[in-house]
Amino acid sequence: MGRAPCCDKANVKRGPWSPEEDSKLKEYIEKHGTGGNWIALPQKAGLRRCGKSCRLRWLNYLRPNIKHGEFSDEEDRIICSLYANIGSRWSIIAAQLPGRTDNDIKNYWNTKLKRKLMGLLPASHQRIAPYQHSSSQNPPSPFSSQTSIYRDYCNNSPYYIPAPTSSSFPCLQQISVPSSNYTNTTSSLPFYQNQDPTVGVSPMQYYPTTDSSMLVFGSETSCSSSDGSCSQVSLGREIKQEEMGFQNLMFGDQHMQMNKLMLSQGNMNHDGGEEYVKHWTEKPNGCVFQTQETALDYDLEVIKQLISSNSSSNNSNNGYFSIDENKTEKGVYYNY
DNA sequence: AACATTAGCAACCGCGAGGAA
DNA sequence: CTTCCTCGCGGTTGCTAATGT
Repeated sequence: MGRAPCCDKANVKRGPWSPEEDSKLKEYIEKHGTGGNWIALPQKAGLRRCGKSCRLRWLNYLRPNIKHGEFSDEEDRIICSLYANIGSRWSIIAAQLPGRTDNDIKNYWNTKLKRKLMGLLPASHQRIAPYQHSSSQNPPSPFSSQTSIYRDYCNNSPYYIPAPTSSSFPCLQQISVPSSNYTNTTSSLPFYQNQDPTVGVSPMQYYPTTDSSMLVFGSETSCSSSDGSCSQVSLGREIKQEEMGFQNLMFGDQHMQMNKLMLSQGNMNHDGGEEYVKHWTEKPNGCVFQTQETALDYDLEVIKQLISSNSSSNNSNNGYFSIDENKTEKGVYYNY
């Protein structure tokens, strides 16, 4: 027995939306909102459409601030970086690109960017194969004293942020957050916020979790996911994007995180951080920036392997990391 | 000019998660 | 506790336009 259809397929219109339907839907939502019920919406709006179809049309096309057209180099870079880090989590990637929807990004990736990366990038942009390690070996910890080089999150996209540890991030200041906003957190754990007004990215906030090895980070950016919810990966049940406006990513163990974060930084090996340290320079404020301005933020080899592994196995587990979605915490934990 | 192929993108589908009843 | 309903996500499909032969 198959799944029950979400609507009566015989009585709903399918296919491309007409301008009349668009304006009906837009008008209705602008006037009444979605009412939290997409299924009932088409009938109320006088549309012979499936609720899911209405939702998709609104989120991908009609809702305000949708950006269409060419992707910028910066957007390419962000997409590639995130794809190398988290795979085809389009909604998460979309959350970092205001105005873009996950569908848009997915299409762009599948039709253009992937091809561009696989075939057109000059050799100078291709990096050495990424660091890999077996489970029996500990990866070099970027948090250790010998590798005190960090990506300058201040000048780069938020997804490259390592967990703030002690004095590593002077531009992070501890902030107070009403504990009632969060579940599963303890009041003794600090919250951090980027206080550097010169940074280009949205203010970042860090949230502790009950597990001290976990770090949650998010940015207060406009909502860009196709679902408009910005809550694809959220910390706790009480964090509703409508209230918080955050997108959150929860990474697991710091070693893994920094290894992934440092993917693009040269030849990472098991014996230390020498290789991947060389392109990074510490700024006076304690932050670190990449010295090769032309360098991309992703490792082409990583992406190529992702692409090929995805096409063969249809599985985003690429050998560098696996995603363990721990449902009890309602967060996504990225683990080695 | 006609047909075939490819690219781009909007829309659909089915599944899993979560909340309400 | 179970069932049902809805939402959101990622993968896939299918239509149209552009390009190639």
